[in-house]
Amino acid sequence: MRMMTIGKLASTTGVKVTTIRYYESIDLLPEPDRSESGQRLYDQNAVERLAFIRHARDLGFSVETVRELISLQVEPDRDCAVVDQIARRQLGEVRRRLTQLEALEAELKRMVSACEGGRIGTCSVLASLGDHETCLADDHAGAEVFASPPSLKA
Amino acid sequence: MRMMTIGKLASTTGVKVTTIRYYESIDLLPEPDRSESGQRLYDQNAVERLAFIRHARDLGFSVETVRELISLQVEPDRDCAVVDQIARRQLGEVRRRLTQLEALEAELKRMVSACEGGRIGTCSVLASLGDHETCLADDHAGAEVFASPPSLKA
DNA sequence: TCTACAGTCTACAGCAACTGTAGACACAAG
DNA sequence: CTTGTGTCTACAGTTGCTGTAGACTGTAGA
Repeated sequence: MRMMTIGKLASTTGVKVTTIRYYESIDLLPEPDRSESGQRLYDQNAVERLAFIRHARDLGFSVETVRELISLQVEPDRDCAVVDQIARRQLGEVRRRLTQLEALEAELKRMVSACEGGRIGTCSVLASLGDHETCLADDHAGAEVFASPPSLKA
Repeated sequence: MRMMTIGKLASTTGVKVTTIRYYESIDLLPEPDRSESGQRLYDQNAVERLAFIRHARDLGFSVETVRELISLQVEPDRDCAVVDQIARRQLGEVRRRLTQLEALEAELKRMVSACEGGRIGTCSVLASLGDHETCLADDHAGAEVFASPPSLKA
């Protein structure tokens, strides 16, 4: 097996060079070998590990959860249930977000279709944003749909 | 109208005290009056403005977009189309995220249902995470579903 | 061989949108 | 008068990266 530079690893996996170095800095990737001049050199193992990480991140698993999944891989004799549980939790999280986003979509759709192109003074979009009757009624359910990463550390 | 402290404003609007001070620090909320001892005092205007901000944030509008919407409110004679356009862009963004989350849900569902409770060494969840054939094929479409806030600055 | 130019290195600052901390002062109830 | 909660400022920390500066390395064409 021949070694590749960080740039080659980046183009192979679709993970940016800076992100690869970041993953190394937080110990998600092990320190690779270096060439004589000090450049990082990666083998096929690194490609697979990085693909695993990227795939898990794409699925919304937090970095801490990915770390956990990796550590589990090292003990292949342990019970699979813990992995299944992590995946189920993630699925629950995704469904929760889906529900919230669907509610947002409905409200935005309503807002947009209500706009009839008048002056801002009478704009129904701004009016519905300012309508804190509907807003204060719920208990902040819509928050964090975009902003925060999934927190599935436990 | 009587004035309320920051704690009262927080409980009224469901926005945390620290977040209210943060909004003031980034000029999303104006500096309020102060009591003799220096405590912030808010009136009904502040309640409405904060409700507007929270509602817009809940709908996924970025802080910069909220700032823009507020500045538009000050000029009620301008054309409503710009507000409509912001709302439509946000709707598009929400729909894009919905599509991605639905794909994630499908994959996680598939992973979870494939798990049959064996040992980690043969766990299908970890196997499908490590499967970079399916992972490297697409062009990273699934990323940023959770992580990043909507960027609708323009 | 010289010269571009792209790639890589480290170290650190910055991003969004908050949240948490420390240490001091304010205020209301018992 | 004490106790406990609320508020103040200022600043560091959070997540998951991204961008920058300034130096070095590797490679391809003239």
